[in-house]
Amino acid sequence: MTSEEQSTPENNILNAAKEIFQKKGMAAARMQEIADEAGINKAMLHYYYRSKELLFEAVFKSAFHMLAPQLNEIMNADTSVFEKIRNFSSNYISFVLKHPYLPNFIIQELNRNPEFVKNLIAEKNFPNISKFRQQVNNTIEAGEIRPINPEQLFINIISLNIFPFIGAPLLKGFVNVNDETYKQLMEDRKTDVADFIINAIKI
Amino acid sequence: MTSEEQSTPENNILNAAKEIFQKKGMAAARMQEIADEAGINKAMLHYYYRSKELLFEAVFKSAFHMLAPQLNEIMNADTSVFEKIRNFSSNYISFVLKHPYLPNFIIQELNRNPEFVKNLIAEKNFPNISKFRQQVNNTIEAGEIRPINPEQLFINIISLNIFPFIGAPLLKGFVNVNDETYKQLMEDRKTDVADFIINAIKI
DNA sequence: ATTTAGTTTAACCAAATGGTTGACAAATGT
DNA sequence: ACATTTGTCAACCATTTGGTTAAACTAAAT
Repeated sequence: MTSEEQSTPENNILNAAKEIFQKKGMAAARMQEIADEAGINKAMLHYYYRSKELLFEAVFKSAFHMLAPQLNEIMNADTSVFEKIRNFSSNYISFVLKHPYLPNFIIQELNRNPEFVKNLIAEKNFPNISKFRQQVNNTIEAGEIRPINPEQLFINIISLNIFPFIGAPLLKGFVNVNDETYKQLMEDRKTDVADFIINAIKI
Repeated sequence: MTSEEQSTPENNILNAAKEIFQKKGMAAARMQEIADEAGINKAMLHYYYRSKELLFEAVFKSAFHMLAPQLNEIMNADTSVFEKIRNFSSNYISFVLKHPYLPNFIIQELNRNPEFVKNLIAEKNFPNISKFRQQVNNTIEAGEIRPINPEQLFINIISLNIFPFIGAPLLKGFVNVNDETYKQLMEDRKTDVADFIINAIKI
């Protein structure tokens, strides 16, 4: 038995709200549209989640909590730097291929509302880079990888894995491929990205 | 004499609209707020740009036309692959440090409205990857860089340069640094990113 | 059967929002 | 000097939007 989510009214509403909020963003989303998506009356939204703001927060937190575990892996797993890079790239890309709107939604609303981050950081399980930093420095001292600022390496790993999804409409235009081909490029990246990064740092 | 932009009412409005649209996005931006920012009556917005939609389009195109030349450099310049990577990384990061809202704005609205890309592609000067693809393949055959899919290399270059700005709020939280320090990280990236990429591909 | 608590709906409301209008001023042309 | 066009504004309008309300329905508890 896996952790199937129940079909309570709350969940029903939350799923509909996810769909609409993630596609359109907070400002462009309409309560009526969410109600329609959920197949219920608009008043129900306010009955279960007092306001648009609170409903949005529920959606945002739920979305973020789907992504956080992926990131914790690269931060805190007990594996080598190389393994972490391979695992993260493969797992993250697989995950996002299933939830294509998620990263853009998070990034977007965080830019619109940078103080959200403060709330997130306060939560337990918020990804922390300190272990990764130490590990990278150790691996450099061991002579296994070139000297590199661990923060920059971290930013590079995240960038290479996340941006191709967020920037998909633009990149599809530049590279001049259709959706099908682009998706194949993403599949290839499950291994290509890790190879690229490891080539960049391995001595 | 450089190409200073004139202080016509149109430009005045366009600049105010840029400010508001880029910070808040199409949906959350308010015509009244743009009018206030421009120091004029709301009716003037409609006098010069018939509707919110048209004003937005003007802002979007103007924004995109600021970015396109940067990208054309990496696509079409007559320099080696290595030089292109160095020049682009340095120039692009310098540019974005001056216009921090720009990339997120473009990406965001393109995600909200993917068909925009079709219009952009139709324009002349739309960045095209074909020359870059050929050049990368030549450089591979010459034995100067490792075999790599040129599209993937292109996506990597763009990702490493753009995402750190779009994902800034999130990355600042993960890396746990203040705005000042993060900006310094971005300054460092003007050279670090190119070094990273070149290490990844150079034989 | 009646009460009670939770759930659902249609109708309604106040505020906000994009857009319009008509009057008026400032240039511009003759 | 006069007329015509162009620019500017306060007030106004229709619609949309988040949110409320009061009544009705449901199902279990008494």
